[in-house]
Amino acid sequence: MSSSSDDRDLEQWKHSLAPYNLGYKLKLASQLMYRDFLERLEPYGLTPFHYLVLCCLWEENGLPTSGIAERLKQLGATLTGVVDRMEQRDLVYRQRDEGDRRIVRIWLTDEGKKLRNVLPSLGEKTIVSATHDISPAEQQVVLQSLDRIIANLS
Amino acid sequence: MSSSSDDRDLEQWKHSLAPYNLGYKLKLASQLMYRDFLERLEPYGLTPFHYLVLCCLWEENGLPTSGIAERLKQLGATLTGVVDRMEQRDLVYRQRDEGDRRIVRIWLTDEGKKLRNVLPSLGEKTIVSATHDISPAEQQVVLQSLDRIIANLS
DNA sequence: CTTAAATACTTAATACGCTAACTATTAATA
DNA sequence: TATTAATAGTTAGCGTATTAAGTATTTAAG
Repeated sequence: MSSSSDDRDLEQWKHSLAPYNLGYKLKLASQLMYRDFLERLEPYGLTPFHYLVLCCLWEENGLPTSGIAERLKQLGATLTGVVDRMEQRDLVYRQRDEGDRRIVRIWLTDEGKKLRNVLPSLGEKTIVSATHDISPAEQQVVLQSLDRIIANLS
Repeated sequence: MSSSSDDRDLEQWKHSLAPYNLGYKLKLASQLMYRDFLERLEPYGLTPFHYLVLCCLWEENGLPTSGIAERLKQLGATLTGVVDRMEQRDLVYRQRDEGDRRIVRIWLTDEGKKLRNVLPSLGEKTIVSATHDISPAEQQVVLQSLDRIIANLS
């Protein structure tokens, strides 16, 4: 018995339909890693986004808000809220730049600095549980392909 | 000149630090595909999430809310809001199941049905602009790896 | 048959993420 | 130098996401 017209339509567009298409799989994989990491961060009262901002500041403390936004390719408006909550959580504090008073620089508190010894290994656990059955060669392909997707859409 | 202790630390954890680690790249790639697709959907007043729900209903009209949530691996609470807005947008309507009145079934309107001829090719454009310089073999590795990540964290 | 447990969904509160509009400050230019 | 444009950040409104609590309805157990 040959397939119906509907079946052929489905086959033709299958790679662009959820839950088979790249966009959905990317979203879901990202979401599941978010959930896993969020759970691991729970004892610290942090979110994965806090971790991203901390990574930027561990590399260069005192970045302007716009510098963090640029490194993470996030919008300034998003950073405002995240930094608000990180400030309440006593991970960072804001300070206006003396030379150019439009700029607000973000500085790590002692607690923010100390977390560098703890959080990266937690993040590592999420990565390992997600990828333990994927070969290093395949992981390389995935990371390189993600870089290309990011470059193509940036 | 040999590298400092800080440099070695950075090297050791680089793959777990943003913006180098898998979680961040996955998030960013997913986010950029979301932005691209959202822009293409703008003339229709739809969001990428609406598209995901429509894909489920094109395959099986009249699914219960929980059925959509299960297929997309989203939480029921999220679906409530999305279906609310899709109902206002006249893409779908709700109807209580007669046999089991706890269940709310979601049905496509005529407009929701017609969009099947339009939206998949739009989604395809986002995928192509994201992946045009990635070989089919590499794309296969990416899709399979994403399936593994999803399975590992589900 | 009645009570307790399970199921399906909604609501509420909080955290991203987007666009657009707004304030403050600095730079550019006539 | 007075005006205008550009830059840095915040605010507001809405659409995902997550958790936790709440309402119906159905099933299971005593």
